[in-house]
Amino acid sequence: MARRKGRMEDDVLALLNQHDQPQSAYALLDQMRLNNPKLAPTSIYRALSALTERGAVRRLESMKAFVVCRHGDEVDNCVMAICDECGTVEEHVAPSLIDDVSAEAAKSGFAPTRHVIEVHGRCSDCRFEGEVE
Amino acid sequence: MARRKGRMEDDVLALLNQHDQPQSAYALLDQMRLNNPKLAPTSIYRALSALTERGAVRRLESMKAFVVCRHGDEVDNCVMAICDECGTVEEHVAPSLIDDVSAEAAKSGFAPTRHVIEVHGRCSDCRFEGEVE
DNA sequence: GCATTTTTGTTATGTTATAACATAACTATT
DNA sequence: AATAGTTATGTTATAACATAACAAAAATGC
Repeated sequence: MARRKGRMEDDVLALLNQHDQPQSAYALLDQMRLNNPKLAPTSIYRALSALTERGAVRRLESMKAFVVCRHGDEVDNCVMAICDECGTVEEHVAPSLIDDVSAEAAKSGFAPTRHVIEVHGRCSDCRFEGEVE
Repeated sequence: MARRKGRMEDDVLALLNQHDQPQSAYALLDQMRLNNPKLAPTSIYRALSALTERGAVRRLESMKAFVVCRHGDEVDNCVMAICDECGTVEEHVAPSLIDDVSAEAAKSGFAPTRHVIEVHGRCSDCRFEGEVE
C-alpha cells in the first residue's frame, strides 16, 4: 500500500512549488486528495516536517503556512517579507542582520539556535498598484 | 449574565502575569475554569485579542502561546528571546535593529507594518546550570 | 425609561497538528 | 529468493488551537 520511498515528500514539494503564496497544510492536503482522496493529514505533516528539516521548506510561523525555501543552505539567515495584500513572500538572505539579532539576544547571555524573522506589510507591486500612494 | 466591562481582560491579564512562561490559550482557559467551569474558548480568545491590540499581551507565533508585554508602547520594536529549555522569554527593545530589518525588506520596495522577531535558544541560566559548558 | 452600543455568554464548528499503531517498500545479508 | 531489519507510508483517532454566529446582560446616552 505504501508508495516508493521519499515520494510523498517529492509530491508535496512539487505541489508547493506550483504556488507563489504560502499554503496551509490542509490546503496542500485538499489538493493532494484530488489524486489520492484518502490521504491523511499525518502524511502531509510528515512530508512537511522532513522537508523543513532538510531546508527545502519553511513554515511561516506568523501565518501557519508553508513555503518553498529558495535558499535552503541559508535557512536560518533569512528575513521573510510577507505581503498581507497579495500573500507573496520574499526571502531575504541577510546573515549580518541575523548576527545583529543574535548579538542583541546575547546581551543577556542568551545563546541563539534558531531565528524567526518575519515582516508583514505591503510588497512593491501592491503599493504601486492602481496609484502611487 | 455578562460581567462588568473589561473584567474578562483584567482576569486573563492577571492570570498571565502569574506566569514566567508563555501560556497557551487553552492553558489559560483551564486555569480560568477553576473559578468558572463553563467558560468558553471564545472568551479567552476575545480577551487575548483585545489585550494584544492594546499592546498588553503578545502572541509568540513560533510557539502558539501568549506572554505579558513588558514594553507595550514598544510592542513592534521587540526581539523576543525564547529559552527552549526553561521556557522563559526575554523582551529586548531594539528599535534600531527593527529599523535594520525593515531596511532589508525595503530593498525590494516592501513597506513593513509589523515585525515578528523571535529567537530560540538557551538562556543564560540554563547554559550555566550545573556546569559551565 | 428606552433605545443603542458594547461586553460577555453560549453553542457550534472550523482549522491546525500529532499520537499510536499497522503495513508496505526498501536494504542488506545470506 | 528467503530472511530480517529499517524506514516510509497508511490508517484511525484525537488533541490542540481558533473563530463564527447568535443570544443575553450590562453600560451608555438620550
